[in-house]
Amino acid sequence: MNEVFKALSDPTRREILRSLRQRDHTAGELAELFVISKSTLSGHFNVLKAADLIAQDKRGTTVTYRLNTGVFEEVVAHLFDLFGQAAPITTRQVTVNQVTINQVTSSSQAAPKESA
Amino acid sequence: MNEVFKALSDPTRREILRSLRQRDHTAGELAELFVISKSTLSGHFNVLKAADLIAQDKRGTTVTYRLNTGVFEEVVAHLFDLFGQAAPITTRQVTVNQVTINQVTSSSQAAPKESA
DNA sequence: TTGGTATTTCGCTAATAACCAAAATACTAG
DNA sequence: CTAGTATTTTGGTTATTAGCGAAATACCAA
Repeated sequence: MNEVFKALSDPTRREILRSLRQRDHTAGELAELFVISKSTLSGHFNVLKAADLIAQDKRGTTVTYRLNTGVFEEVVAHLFDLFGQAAPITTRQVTVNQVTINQVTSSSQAAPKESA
Repeated sequence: MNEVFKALSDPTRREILRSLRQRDHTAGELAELFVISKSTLSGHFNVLKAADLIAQDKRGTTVTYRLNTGVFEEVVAHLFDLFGQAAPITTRQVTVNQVTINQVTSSSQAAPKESA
């Protein structure tokens, strides 16, 4: 999850995700949407791939990238972990725009020193 | 919103938020939960404050920090922007664990070149 | 005013990250 | 096989950032 938040910290990478949300793009198509170099973009793709936010398909020399929406639920759940109201342990399933989010809140947390 | 994602990119800062979710803490109390120096922690507080993720109250020489849950909705909304299913413009209000989220999805997006 | 406590600021270091141009790799049509 | 295209990797630069110790600031009891 640290990789995900790290990947989301960069505005260019968020724009890449926003573009892929519309539809899959080849590396070249994405390159046309941005003013930065292709080599830099390639580096961004690697970060997003490492965070499992995107996936790639190769066909000949063409690489197509697509959004991996599956991580979305995890991110939201993690945000609940950071911001959610303290409450007794409870599980609530919520459907939002055809996406199902499993929300888990807990009143007990590990000591922060144990992480990072 | 860029400040928010940048603030969330660091694991120590996420732990700070997680601690503040339990209850407000003074700077000293937070310092006891982490192994890093107080000066570094102070720097982290500044990042979180700049992102509006936390607020502070002074009483004498003691500073108390508390979580600003108001930003949560914005972050989730922004995540929908990045990951939400493409759909016609629609507004849907969803209540999740006493938190109301206004979800806005749009089928038209600005060209990424215009941002960052 | 002094001394003590709580906290932040400052100046520095080392690591990381975004950016670039050039080189390399991968693929394919002719 | 060669030439061209699509994309990534490499090596370098510059800026940013997390961490530290020391100094400074803010506050208050004695």
